Amino acid sequence: MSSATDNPYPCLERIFHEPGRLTIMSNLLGAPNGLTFTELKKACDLTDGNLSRHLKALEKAKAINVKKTFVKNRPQTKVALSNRGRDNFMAYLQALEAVLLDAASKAGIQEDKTVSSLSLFGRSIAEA
Amino acid sequence: MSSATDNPYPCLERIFHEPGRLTIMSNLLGAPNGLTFTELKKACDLTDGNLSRHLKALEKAKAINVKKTFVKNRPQTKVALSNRGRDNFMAYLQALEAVLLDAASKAGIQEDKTVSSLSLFGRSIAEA
DNA sequence: GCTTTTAACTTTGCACCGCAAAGTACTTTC
DNA sequence: GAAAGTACTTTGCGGTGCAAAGTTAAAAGC
Repeated sequence: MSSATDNPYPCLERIFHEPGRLTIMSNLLGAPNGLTFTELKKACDLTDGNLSRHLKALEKAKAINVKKTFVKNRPQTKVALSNRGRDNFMAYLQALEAVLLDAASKAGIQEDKTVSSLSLFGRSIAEA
Repeated sequence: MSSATDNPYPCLERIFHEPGRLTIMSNLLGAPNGLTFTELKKACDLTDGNLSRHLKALEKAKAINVKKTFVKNRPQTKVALSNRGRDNFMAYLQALEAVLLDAASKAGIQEDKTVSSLSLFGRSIAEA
């Protein structure tokens, strides 16, 4: 069997592997009905320009759907995950998890065989 | 109390937030005595040029120590984590974990209250 | 002993990209 | 009707990841 667990590093898709875009995708993951530009801006703590550019990139990658309408005579951009975006992002998160577990094991942090608890990180740093 | 857990996204230090560099740091984490250029190249599956550039970046950031010697009349570059590099990288990993847990919760993946198990990801994706 | 190959890196070139600052097109308020 | 606010988009630029080419020297082949 082969999965993201053997050498997961190359699986970190560039389109998501970016702090700003990670935040955007995570927030969209929690908003099945999508979010407006302004909501996203606040939730992600990004500047207008930054958010705009990231949305363009994500839209080009077909990770999100963007709908522009007018509400009360004002433009409103509504953003939501595409199915493909959701799937790819979940795969990315899986790779991230693998990377983290790999680093943890290399750092000598032993994980319980039955439950892989990543919260071990917090402790080991405080003590080591 | 405030930690990497509230808005961990900006805590993803750029110097580490790069697949190639992540691999390098993880491998060095598991090698207390350091690794040679060639060992790293194989372990990380990077090209010569790539590895060279990443090492330069990491050295400039004082995350690693690089020692150049000659062994059997051939140049040998030995790379090891600096104390600072280790500490910073562990902090980065902590932020990564927080990001992952945030995304997991937004994705509707509930974690056990007593043990935060990230291996939930693997299952939820397979089923959802 | 001269050429070719291999080893161990480094340098170069370029295209992309994140970010801040400036710009646009309205609407609302004063 | 001027100024301020809202909701974005565009521009400029410094930085960077990557591939390809370059470098230096030892080893191998002939």
